Amino acid sequence: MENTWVGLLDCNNFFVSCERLFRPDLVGKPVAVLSSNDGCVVARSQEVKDMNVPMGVPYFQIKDILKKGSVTTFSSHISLYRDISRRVFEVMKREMGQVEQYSIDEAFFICKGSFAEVENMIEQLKNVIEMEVGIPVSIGLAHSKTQAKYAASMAKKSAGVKVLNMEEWSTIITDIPLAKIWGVGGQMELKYKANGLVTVADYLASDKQRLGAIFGVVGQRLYAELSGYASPSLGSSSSAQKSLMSSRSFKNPTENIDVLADAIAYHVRHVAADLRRLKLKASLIRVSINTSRHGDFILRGGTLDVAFNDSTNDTFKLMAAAQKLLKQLYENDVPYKKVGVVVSDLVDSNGQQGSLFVEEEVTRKQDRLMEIIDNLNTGKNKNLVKLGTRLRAKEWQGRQDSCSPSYTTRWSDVARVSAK
DNA sequence: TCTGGGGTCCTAGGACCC
DNA sequence: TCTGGGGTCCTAGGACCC
Repeated sequence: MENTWVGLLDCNNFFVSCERLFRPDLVGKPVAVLSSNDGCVVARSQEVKDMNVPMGVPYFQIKDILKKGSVTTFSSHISLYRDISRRVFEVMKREMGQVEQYSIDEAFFICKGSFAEVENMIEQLKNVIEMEVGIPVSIGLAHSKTQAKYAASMAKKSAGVKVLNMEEWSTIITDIPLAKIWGVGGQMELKYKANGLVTVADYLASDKQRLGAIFGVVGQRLYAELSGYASPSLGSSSSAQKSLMSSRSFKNPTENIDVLADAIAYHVRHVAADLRRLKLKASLIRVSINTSRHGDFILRGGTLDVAFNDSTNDTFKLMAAAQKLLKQLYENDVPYKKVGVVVSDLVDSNGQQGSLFVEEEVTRKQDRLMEIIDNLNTGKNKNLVKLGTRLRAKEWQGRQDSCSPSYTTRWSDVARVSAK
């Protein structure tokens, strides 16, 4: 077991690195990427981190600081980042075999060998990804996922790779606050502190049973992870997704139900198309309409859901259900700031058993129609068919003031390379 | 004026049943 | 008059993550 390691690969400042890929002139210069609506800072280059700009800070609060520091800012360009992400993980799979993707820019993997061997392997991996995709990465290797996360954070501060064995781990844990550990947030930190636990060493020196009694399964799992004795394994990378969501804040609040209906329609189209792309059907749809988190209407808004007898990925069915929920939720004279749609209780659309009450012929026709719509929408004319829309998009869709071109997903935006 | 979007897992407590 | 206790299932919401 000593020879089996679990690794975490983490793309450095991922969104920033994606933008720099097509703007090499920005390498070494301060760059930040903003969330949708240009609301918050969601990615920072090292130069921006060094300016003490925190993650997630509202853009308007630090606009001046960014300007003063000549920071180049981009609106989020998620389709571009997803495309680059896919390339990183393709290389990773080719090199390492099975990987468990954890987020758009991180994945776990297992590797075996002596310290020197695995160190060599991850240096290789780093080089190959940086050569082939052009995104800088950090890789940490240790004896549990939680340790590997920590190793990756050490890697980021040094050569970009870090193999953390048990010997070194046991010497550094007295200096690692629990708050720096993956999965320990502000609330848990307070709870641990209240019980006299501040560092990883404190935690590991405690009685395992007692930790379980006080902190439940979360506390027990943390012990196993920190101790490194949980045999490393990957969650099956194909493990079924549990829910799909589409939601967005509006540029300006609205009291108009037609605008809300238009936004809901947009989100339903998106989750329905996602379901079909992933070959899934949903048994539950949930609609949320929210007011601003800041202001006089915090307690208004709400969430309602409805279950289907037959799971579905049919845009019409989902749309009808969602619009009905919206009507139930809507109140006059409330300024809404955000709406969203979640589908869950997902089942495989291939193996799904039809209800006795659904005519098979009807189902087939609907599937065919959805297929035609999807083909139209993914072709040259993106989003040609917009079911349920009343074209009020401008009234709710947000600002994307400085979005980079679609270098990889739109022919017209492909970067041109010219020889001298 | 302006505060993201998309997920997972766990828990407490209510409903219901015997 | 007296008003159990234990189990399961479900849901809303909390906590955390990137």
